[in-house]
Amino acid sequence: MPAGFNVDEMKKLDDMVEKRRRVKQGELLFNSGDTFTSLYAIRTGFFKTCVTIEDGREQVTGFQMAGEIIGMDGIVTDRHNCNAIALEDAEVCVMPFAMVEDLSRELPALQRHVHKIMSREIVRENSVMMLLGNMRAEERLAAFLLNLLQRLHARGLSQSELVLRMTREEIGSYLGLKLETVSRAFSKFSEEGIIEVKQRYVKILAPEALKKIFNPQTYF
Amino acid sequence: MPAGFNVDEMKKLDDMVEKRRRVKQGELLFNSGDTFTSLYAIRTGFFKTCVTIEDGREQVTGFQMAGEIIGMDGIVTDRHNCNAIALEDAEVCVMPFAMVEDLSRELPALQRHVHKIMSREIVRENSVMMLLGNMRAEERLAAFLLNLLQRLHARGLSQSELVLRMTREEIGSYLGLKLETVSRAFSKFSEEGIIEVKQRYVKILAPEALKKIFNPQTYF
DNA sequence: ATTATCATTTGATGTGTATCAAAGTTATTT
DNA sequence: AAATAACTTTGATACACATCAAATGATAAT
Repeated sequence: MPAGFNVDEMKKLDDMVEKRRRVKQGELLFNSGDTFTSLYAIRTGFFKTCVTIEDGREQVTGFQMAGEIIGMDGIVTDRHNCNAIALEDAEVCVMPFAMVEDLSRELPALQRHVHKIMSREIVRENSVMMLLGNMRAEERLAAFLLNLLQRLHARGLSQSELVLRMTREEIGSYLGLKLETVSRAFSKFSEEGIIEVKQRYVKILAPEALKKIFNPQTYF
Repeated sequence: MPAGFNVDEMKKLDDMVEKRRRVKQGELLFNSGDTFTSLYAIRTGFFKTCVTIEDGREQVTGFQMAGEIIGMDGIVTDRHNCNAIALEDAEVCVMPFAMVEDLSRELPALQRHVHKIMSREIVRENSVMMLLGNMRAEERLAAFLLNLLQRLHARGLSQSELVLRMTREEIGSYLGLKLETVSRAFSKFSEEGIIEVKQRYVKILAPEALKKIFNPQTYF
């Protein structure tokens, strides 16, 4: 949440996010088609969002962690346009969107914050489009790992190791790859001494090498 | 722009979009890195937005036509995060974002409208991710054509013919394909009698066949 | 503890699209 | 009108990733 509010304003913000909701691993926070009422601020846990088409194909559109906001896909049609599934036991703050809008009109800093969050999501999706449209498997995985590390690091965790919350298949779905290809890319990085992998645990041995794969030309 | 405003409110909205800007074909409306100040409502013309990486790779992230809003990528960092280029001579309304925010606080209907526009963009990008991650070349092209047709039809134009404003290469960049692949898919559709193509002119002979390609399972 | 289930790895082979190349077409410039 | 540049089409070949398959390793259930 943004800074720079007085006591009275903080009170209103507090009231807005009063309600909590627990979501167990594997459970849905919301489903595509559900009536949209609220945005959700993740307090703890880890989510994936995904869209599906009728023939069963699924595209993971994002992975979200503590401190991030989900649900903005629902604003345009008053119904959710993707599914949000907890990848580990999670707790979210429920923020009724009508209240967010009301309060935004009173508090320019909140208004600005909401706009930035939505804009950030648009920009993030732009880079995923670049990734899906232009990058090769190993570049995609390197970009993915670096992004996760950066976000975890911003939360005070190590920038050299992480525990993946998702399966190879889910990573593949996000990256537009099959799970076998993801597995092979992990193995390749491991053979080259760039990372150490033991199932979901990943240790980064050579972050520079990862960055070089992600962005080859800056090193030529 | 949204409906349901009184005379006084309409006046304020009018003032907000007072300034116009002409952009000639091939010119930039804004560039990645430019300071963000305004959203732009396209009055006439046709744009593409794209992101680039240092080694020259480019990803077209969208095509925008009259009535659509661009520039929301700039809100999060106060700098634009993509390029917007006119594909034909265009005119836009400049909407200083500070004014949009000010007025949004007064006019809930405008506030809601802004939120919906941003949410719509998020949802659109979700479907592009599905397209890039899961669909084959012909499905992508069918989806692309159907989407263009639907948007043109909503503007009172034919739903059975269109003139493309972009090159095969730009279509390919948007769809994560090379221009040759796009060309071959056009030729294939043409051979099958689904469309008639003469350069940028496209006539849809069998819309149902296109929908079937885009979404095979609903017809089995 | 044992079985069953699910996730991951690795190998062999197939395929859709990229790449390379050249010709044809349209638009622009002089 | 001719020349040039830009765009498009089509063919031949290459390659990255998908698919199919089987083994291994982890996790959950009985």
